[in-house]
Amino acid sequence: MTGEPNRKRSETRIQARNRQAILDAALDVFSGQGFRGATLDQIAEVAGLSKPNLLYYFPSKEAVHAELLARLLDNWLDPLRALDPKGEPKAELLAYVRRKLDLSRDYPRESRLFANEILQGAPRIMEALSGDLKRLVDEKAAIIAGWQAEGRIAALPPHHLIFSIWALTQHYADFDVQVRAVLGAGHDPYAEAQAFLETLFARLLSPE
Amino acid sequence: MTGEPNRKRSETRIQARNRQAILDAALDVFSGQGFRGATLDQIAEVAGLSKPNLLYYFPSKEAVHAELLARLLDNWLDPLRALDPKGEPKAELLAYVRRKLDLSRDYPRESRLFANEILQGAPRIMEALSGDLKRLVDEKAAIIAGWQAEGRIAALPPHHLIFSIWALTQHYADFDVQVRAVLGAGHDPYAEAQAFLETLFARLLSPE
DNA sequence: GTCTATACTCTGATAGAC
DNA sequence: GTCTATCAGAGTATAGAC
Repeated sequence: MTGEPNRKRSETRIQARNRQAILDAALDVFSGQGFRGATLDQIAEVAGLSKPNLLYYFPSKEAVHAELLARLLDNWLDPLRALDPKGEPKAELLAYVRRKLDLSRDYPRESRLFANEILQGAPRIMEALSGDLKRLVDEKAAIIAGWQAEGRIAALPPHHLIFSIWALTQHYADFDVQVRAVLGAGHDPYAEAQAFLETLFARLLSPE
Repeated sequence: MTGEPNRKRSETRIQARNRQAILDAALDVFSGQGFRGATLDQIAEVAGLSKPNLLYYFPSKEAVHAELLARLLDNWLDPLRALDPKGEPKAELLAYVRRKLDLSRDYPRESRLFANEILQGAPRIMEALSGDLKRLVDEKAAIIAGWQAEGRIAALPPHHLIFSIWALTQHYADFDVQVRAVLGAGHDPYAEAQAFLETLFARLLSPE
């Protein structure tokens, strides 16, 4: 049993490095081609390994994909978790928008991997959506509703307000090629988006 | 040459019906699985034909997909084209939002087909994006900028304003499973979205 | 731990009978 | 025009040498 690479203990530095290289390469390929569109050959080549060697570290293509999704879900909701009920409502929500847009800018591959999964009906993460995700959103929506009841921000359906933040920020990662094609050269989509979205939500949330 | 099914002339009713059944089935499968994820077997089964028979009507899998994309692009921009420079600015833009959301509700498969294509880098439609689409958006953005210069709607970067309409309306088609998972039962996402987006853009566009 | 060789399955496409 | 049979290639995964 010694030398089994999937053991969490006793992982050499090389093994950890290779596993990371595989996951990084797989993120590249899966996010660009979808699960079925990606091949182990492509992933192995990007990772700089042979295909059998890749399969020494992960038992199957599915396993690589599952590992990526698990890590993604683990981090993806942090910005929403950080929404603080004790903070100033508008500032809290604007900070959330900003953190979410930063994620799109800094981790566009993760965003596209997630989008691919949802587009295809979320077969592998449906449970997480209607479980952890729904619970978290319901909780934060209640906080927003509380702020609205106090008249501190505009009254808008909290769930859809959260959807709008997701849609607007993720659009810049998921539809990046379209955004750039339409804007043409000489633009910095994320910088412009940041200014635009800040204005948008500032206007939207101001109580009458 | 007689009987060649791809000829536009001399297409029997059965041929037209089969071609349509194939395209409809292909839309189902491509939009749900992506290009690589879809198989001709699946498409043929949904269409109620054998695989070789499908390939009698279309020369290849690629050809079916290309035909779908061509039809899609042809119709997808109609709502934006309808934006009338002579109309009342806010009403025109709200009508655009509504038409676009109607498209998401009535043609979600088309929306997901398009999203799949963009997500994967738009290899087959990049030309259309930076050509026809960019031209149309630039033209309409100029109209919006004109309205803003006259102080009739709020001053916001027109291109990003258009992106925000796309992002918000398409989200309800492309991320449908997530929206429903988070909302839970007893909701009508599109009806709620329509009210929400109308409020959102009404507030956003009002001149100070 | 990593490689070469290969087994086996799936899938796009074709041939040819009817 | 439609079907059965089949080919050729790609792709996942395994065996086994080193």
